[in-house]
Amino acid sequence: MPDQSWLTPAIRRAAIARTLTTGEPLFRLGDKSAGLCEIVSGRVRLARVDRTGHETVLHVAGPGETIAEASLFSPHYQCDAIASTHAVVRIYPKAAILAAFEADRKAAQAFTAMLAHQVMDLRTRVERRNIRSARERVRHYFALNTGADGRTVGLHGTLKDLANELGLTHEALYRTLAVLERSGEIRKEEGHIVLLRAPKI
Amino acid sequence: MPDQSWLTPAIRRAAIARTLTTGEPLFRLGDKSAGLCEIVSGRVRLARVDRTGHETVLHVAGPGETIAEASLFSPHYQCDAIASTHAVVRIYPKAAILAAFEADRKAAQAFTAMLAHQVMDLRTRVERRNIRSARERVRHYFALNTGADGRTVGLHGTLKDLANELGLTHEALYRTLAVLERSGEIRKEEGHIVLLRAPKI
DNA sequence: CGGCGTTTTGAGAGAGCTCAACATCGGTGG
DNA sequence: CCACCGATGTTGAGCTCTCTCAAAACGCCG
Repeated sequence: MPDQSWLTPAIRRAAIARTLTTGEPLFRLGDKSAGLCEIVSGRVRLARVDRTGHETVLHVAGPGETIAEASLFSPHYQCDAIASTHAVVRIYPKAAILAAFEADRKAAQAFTAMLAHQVMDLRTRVERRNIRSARERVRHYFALNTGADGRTVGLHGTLKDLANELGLTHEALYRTLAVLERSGEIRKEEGHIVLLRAPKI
Repeated sequence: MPDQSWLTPAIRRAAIARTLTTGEPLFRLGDKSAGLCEIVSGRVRLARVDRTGHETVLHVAGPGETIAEASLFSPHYQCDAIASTHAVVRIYPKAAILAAFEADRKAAQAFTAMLAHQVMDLRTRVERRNIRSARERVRHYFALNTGADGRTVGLHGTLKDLANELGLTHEALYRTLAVLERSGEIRKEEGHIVLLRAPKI
């Protein structure tokens, strides 16, 4: 889904595939930054370890996500990246990316635009998490994820995935959807949900 | 706090100050994008209105934040921006920014780097919100916001602001801090908090 | 058919929210 | 100088909603 027009053929050609076993580090805090990384499969967590040895997770990245974008402009990685599952990643070397951006203004601009969109998307997620009520949180998601008709919400992945995205347990999500469906606000269909009418607040 | 080295003198000179009264729109979905915007004081909310007339808030921006970064690369704004309070903003015209980035590669790179850092910061906030327990959420924040000594957490703004940032009510935060202090894990001092020892899980 | 993951419903407990009261502090104006 | 006001900080008590744990139905695939 994210715009990948910044990923020029030259960068793609320079990509390095790497396989990680569970627990294997991709890079460590302070390592010389090799470039940014796209998760192909599995999960990779970004974390920091404080002086007491406790690990604090910054983010868990899944398939399709890119991590360590900031390392393009920094000589070292700013946190640890460790495979949480068996994982396959593609590393796009810093030199290749910076050279491509130097040569192709449009690509560099597309990269910046992609980051700007991600910022907006993430701000929206944070805003959604500010909503306490499960029902309102689900409505917030639906309202912002309708297709062109403004009434259909596509479901990519399972409902468990959606529950995770919304910060709810899957049980809570099932119950909420059941309530909304019983009240006639939505209808569940194969692979998508149809918004039937405005909520009665 | 955010790196503003992308804000070159030329861009600064081109800035347009604007004052908004509560409820006044800064821009609307579909408007021709004038440029990006920095909030000087007050609050501006970004929102979309669906066909039923219901407004869905994407983000509430406060002093120091910039909004509409994505509009630099799009001919139109992608949502509404409306003052939630009396507000003062600075608009940096798109043309001035793009010209500055064209002339000064370093500035363009600094802008991209700033966005990359914001992405990481926002991902971390989302990750924090995945933690249900108030105590663990507070610990997560502390662990990632210590100063150079690794034991001091500066408090910018009020505790209510912090509670909001953490997605807790201020009462819940007060209680949690009180518990942590009683257990000897932290000490509250003027304008900052000192981490005394590792949590006993 | 059997096993695994998703979906679904039930019952109970606990954590945080809500409402309420009060203390504290800084500013403002009479 | 003091009374007043608003915002922050603090603690209490009760309640609601979601989480947790459990169990079962369902669908898919080998």
